[in-house]
Amino acid sequence: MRVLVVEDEKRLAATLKRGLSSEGFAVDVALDGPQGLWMAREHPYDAVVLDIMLPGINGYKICGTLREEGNWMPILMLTAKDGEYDEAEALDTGADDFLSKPFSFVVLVARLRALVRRGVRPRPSVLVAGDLRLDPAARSCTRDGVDIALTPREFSLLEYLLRRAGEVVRKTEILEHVWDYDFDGDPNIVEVYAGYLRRKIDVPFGRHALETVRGAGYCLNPQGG
Amino acid sequence: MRVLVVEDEKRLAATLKRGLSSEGFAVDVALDGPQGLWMAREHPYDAVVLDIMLPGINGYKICGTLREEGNWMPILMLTAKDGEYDEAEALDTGADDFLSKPFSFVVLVARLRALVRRGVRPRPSVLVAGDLRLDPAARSCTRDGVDIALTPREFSLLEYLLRRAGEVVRKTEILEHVWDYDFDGDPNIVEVYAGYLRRKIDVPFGRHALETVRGAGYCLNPQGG
DNA sequence: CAGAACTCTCAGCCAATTCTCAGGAATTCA
DNA sequence: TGAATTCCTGAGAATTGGCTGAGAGTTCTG
Repeated sequence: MRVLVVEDEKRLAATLKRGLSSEGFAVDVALDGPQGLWMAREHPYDAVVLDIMLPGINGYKICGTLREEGNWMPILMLTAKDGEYDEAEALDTGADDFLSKPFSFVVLVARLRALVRRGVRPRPSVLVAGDLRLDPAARSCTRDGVDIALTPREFSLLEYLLRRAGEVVRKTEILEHVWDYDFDGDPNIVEVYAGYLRRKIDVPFGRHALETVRGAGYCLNPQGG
Repeated sequence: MRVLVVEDEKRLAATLKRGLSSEGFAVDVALDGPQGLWMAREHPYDAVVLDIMLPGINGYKICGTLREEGNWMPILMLTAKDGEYDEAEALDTGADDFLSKPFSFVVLVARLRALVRRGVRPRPSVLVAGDLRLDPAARSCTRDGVDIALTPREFSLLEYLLRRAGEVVRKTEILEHVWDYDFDGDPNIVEVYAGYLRRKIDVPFGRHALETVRGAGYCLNPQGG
């Protein structure tokens, strides 16, 4: 298993290299953003451990760029717990997993093994609003880590709203994007499904992610309500 | 997420429609060039899957035409690997991505998701007067960074005044633009709504953005009052 | 094929919004 | 100063928009 570690702190990089090697991984190290991106493009790694704060290009950018280029190798991001960078954004740019610094080496190895096992299946990123997460590829949705079962229609409504989180979306737009364009039924259907969605993603959690903007449409709160 | 598939081979078109539908996309199919172009113009798709060889108008032409018209919806082209048509030209005409036939369905879905994710929403302009901001697309209004909730009527009144900031706008003009042109109620309604607006955008901030010009109309101060 | 899950329609209720109206305040002008 | 004009505003009526439960149709699943 070949792993790329992108980490600018030399001490940590060296520790990781030594530790992972002794766990049986073949480890390459990149010490800054551009070098990391170049190596990730050039070689087919089985996984990448990617720090966020890096000289040159930050981790988000590297991850987002690779994904846009159709490169879906498993990426595990290292997020510092100082607030400026966070986990939601990591997943949003297409990371497969993250770990907050400081982390336990044992946990890192376990997560890395899990990622490698899952393999390089094309896996688009996860949509996030606060603690509400939706993974279009896996067709899964969670809040506070709790699984939420959504019907197909509910799912695609929530997906659309999440992609436009923070904007007020008109009901006609929703109708056009979530239902077929030749849908000619009662537009009230949008309200009905807004209600269904709330009963699943908001009510049980005492939150209000999906806001009504009277006379205009709906707005999904990017912070999750 | 609404997707347009332009593909003349009926078997493939049907397969794509079924497959993408089950992945949660709302799928429309066009079976020839002209129909595809018409549908792409008519509806706001989140992405288009466009075959190159098509009866009527080929894929390059469709893509190029849409781009010339200022339509930048994400387009993924399907290129056949027989040499005559190629990928470079696809990207040249403004496609966002391409896929060579035959392709794996899983890859198609992944690429499509990546495209939709990137999105192509041109950032709409925001109207500003001093520290008063109004974003018609997001339908939001703030002053000093504080959110202000406006009813639909208030919103469109403020929008109209902001677009003509610094000008004296007559009440009849306001009536014509903000209310229905055939509105035949009491023209005093404009004064009523001017009052409502002031109580939301001026009074709480101790400002006077919305000025009365006695005998003439209203004027919104471009500096925010 | 039967039951379950899902999608959609519909009508009634409630609340936000829109609008009317009339009296009072401010301004203009003789 | 006083009358005419214009504007402001509070009260409340009328209208509209949004939510929901009940239930009918449709599709999936065992």
